Amino acid sequence: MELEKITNESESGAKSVRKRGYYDACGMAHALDLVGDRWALAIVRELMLGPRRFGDLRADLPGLSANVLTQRLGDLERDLILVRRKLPPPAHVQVYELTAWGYEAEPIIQELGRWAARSPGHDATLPISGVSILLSFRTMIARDRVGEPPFSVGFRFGAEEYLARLDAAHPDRIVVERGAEAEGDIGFIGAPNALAAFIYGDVPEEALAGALTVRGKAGLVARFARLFGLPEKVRPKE
Amino acid sequence: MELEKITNESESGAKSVRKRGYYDACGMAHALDLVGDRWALAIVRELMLGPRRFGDLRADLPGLSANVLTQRLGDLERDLILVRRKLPPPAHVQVYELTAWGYEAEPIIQELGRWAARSPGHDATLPISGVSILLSFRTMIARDRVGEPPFSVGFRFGAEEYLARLDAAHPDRIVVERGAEAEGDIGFIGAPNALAAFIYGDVPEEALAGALTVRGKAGLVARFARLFGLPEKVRPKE
DNA sequence: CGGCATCCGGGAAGATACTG
DNA sequence: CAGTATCTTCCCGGATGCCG
Repeated sequence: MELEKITNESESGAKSVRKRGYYDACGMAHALDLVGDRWALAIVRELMLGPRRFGDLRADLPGLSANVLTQRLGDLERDLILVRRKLPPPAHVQVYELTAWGYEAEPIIQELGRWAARSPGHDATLPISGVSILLSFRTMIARDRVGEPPFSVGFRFGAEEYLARLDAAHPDRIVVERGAEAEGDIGFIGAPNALAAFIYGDVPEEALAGALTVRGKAGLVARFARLFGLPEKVRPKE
Repeated sequence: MELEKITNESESGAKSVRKRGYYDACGMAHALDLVGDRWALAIVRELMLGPRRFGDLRADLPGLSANVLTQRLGDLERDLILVRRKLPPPAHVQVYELTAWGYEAEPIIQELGRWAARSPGHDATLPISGVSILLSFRTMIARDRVGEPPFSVGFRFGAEEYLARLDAAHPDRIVVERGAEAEGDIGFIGAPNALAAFIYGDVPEEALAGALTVRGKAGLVARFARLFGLPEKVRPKE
């Protein structure tokens, strides 16, 4: 939410006015004051796997215009959810990075996703970003089925690379970092949507030829794919 | 989100257009299409402890105007998050009630609240509804400290009554139902804000005389109050 | 190109008044 | 009490342009 101060010079004093806040002590209401504006939570989502640049965010959030992105980044920075950082030379580009508290918003995103996956209106064939599909793995993984031994999975979506490590001994069962796709015991290269179709839509690998390349032992690929599933949809006449 | 169809009679055909959706397969994005509109999630929150009437919702959501409430209720009904029900005669008043899936949204509200409670901008002295404070108990309870034996706590906020049962053996540790305040082993009667000050603000009972009446054994009241606490705030220079 | 300001059109939210 | 109608305000999204 805005919560910006507006100087009101009708007299002598500058009166400050809060705009469109919920003005409610309920924690949920305050959360919406912080990330309830359109696109705000989607921006946090895109930063959830590490810092990114202005242009990266624009590219993965189609429909979000530059001026709104600028405004949201400013609001989120003011509210301590993210910080602007300048990478050291020679890169010296500006990136946006969640604060420790910003990263703590992941359960919000997970619960929203878990709940909405049951909606009859949820269409898994729509466009999806690389970060989103990886976060969905962290949400939807069957934690009790990870099994032994640990293994790693590489992902490459265009120029974006990730490496996920699956380990039944780790509390989250799955840890994702940027880069090092090639180090994975298995690997997926292609569009995030094709990966979603393969993992969640049970579309066979052959049907995705061209859109998705799968690398590594077939047994391990199958073991990975079996870890994920979508919940039952709500029936329209309940 | 709206997602309403708009007939566009510029020619002969009626073209339908979706408005302001995220158009994203990410579950979180779809969740925001469902409950991302202003006030939508707050309405769901107010229904989380059972069905309520139009006027009840208005009363507990100050700032929400009637036309917006009408629109949100319509959207939420269309999306199967709630249903309109007519109570049987002689009451035969209309109430709004969450569907089973609607009730499943509680973890979303809990995670939002848990996260926002750490915000430096969170002001627990703002107005709060009875439902909100009871939901906050369900969110913030220290589950490993409920202890034995089970007991029950009554609440009365004006004409609104609730009974909460605390039982270490129950998976949620705390179950809330409407009515029967007097059945509680202990009871709180007064404004939700005064209760919040007592439980979360550690304001002593005496300082709240007039705003909050506490009934029952002091030991049990203390045992109840010790179950709750707010998380550490984020420090502005992190 | 990245970041940000500005103008503008459309549409959602807010306030108020009105009706059954 | 439960909504509907109307008017206003302002947020969102697109386009353009400035500056580093």
